[in-house]
Amino acid sequence: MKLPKDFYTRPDVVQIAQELLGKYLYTAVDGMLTGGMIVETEAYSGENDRACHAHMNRRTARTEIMYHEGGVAYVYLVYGIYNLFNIITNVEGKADAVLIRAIEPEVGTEEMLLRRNMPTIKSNLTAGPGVMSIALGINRKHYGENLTGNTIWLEDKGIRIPEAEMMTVPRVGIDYAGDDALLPWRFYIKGNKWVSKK
DNA sequence: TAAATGATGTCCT
DNA sequence: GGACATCATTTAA
Repeated sequence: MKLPKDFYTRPDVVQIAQELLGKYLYTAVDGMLTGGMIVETEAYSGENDRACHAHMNRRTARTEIMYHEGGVAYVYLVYGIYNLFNIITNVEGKADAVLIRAIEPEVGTEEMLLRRNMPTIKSNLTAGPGVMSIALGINRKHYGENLTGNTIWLEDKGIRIPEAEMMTVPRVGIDYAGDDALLPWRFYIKGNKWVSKK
């Protein structure tokens, strides 16, 4: 079942980030279906989070979409090289987002290997926000894409991650955010080989 | 095996 | 000019 729009418009971005574990992310780019189960996420909140690009109503052409109503994609270029895929949540005017950091490949693995220029499947095929976007064919053309449409979407297959397998730790790569770097807003499935390794 | 490094668009000071 | 929600490759130990 495709996740409905009202899944994304709820106010608690941290809770949504947790619930996204075990959901499935699919893309249909260039006529190729690729996707798999989400195994790692991070929450970013416009309010009270210095790690968020839109902290304190910082509004630029790049972050504009974060103020949109939940249920659209925020694709952003880091280090001039990698496209990171985020899901916008909450209502219009609230700049909350969930970064999808890793998935477990399910369909379209041949196409993912081609895009990654890899000969065989290894655990780093989709482990990490930069390489995952490459494997799924996500780029800045998908900035603002509606996640209830037919290009990028999420599905609920009824999988529930047991409490004991859901790990909660501080986010990575945001040391510049001061005390906010310590917020336990990174979530992943314990023991899953497709989680990006530290 | 660990640490340094290069690539480089967008935003900030 | 410097920093950044990264990753692959090279260099050092």
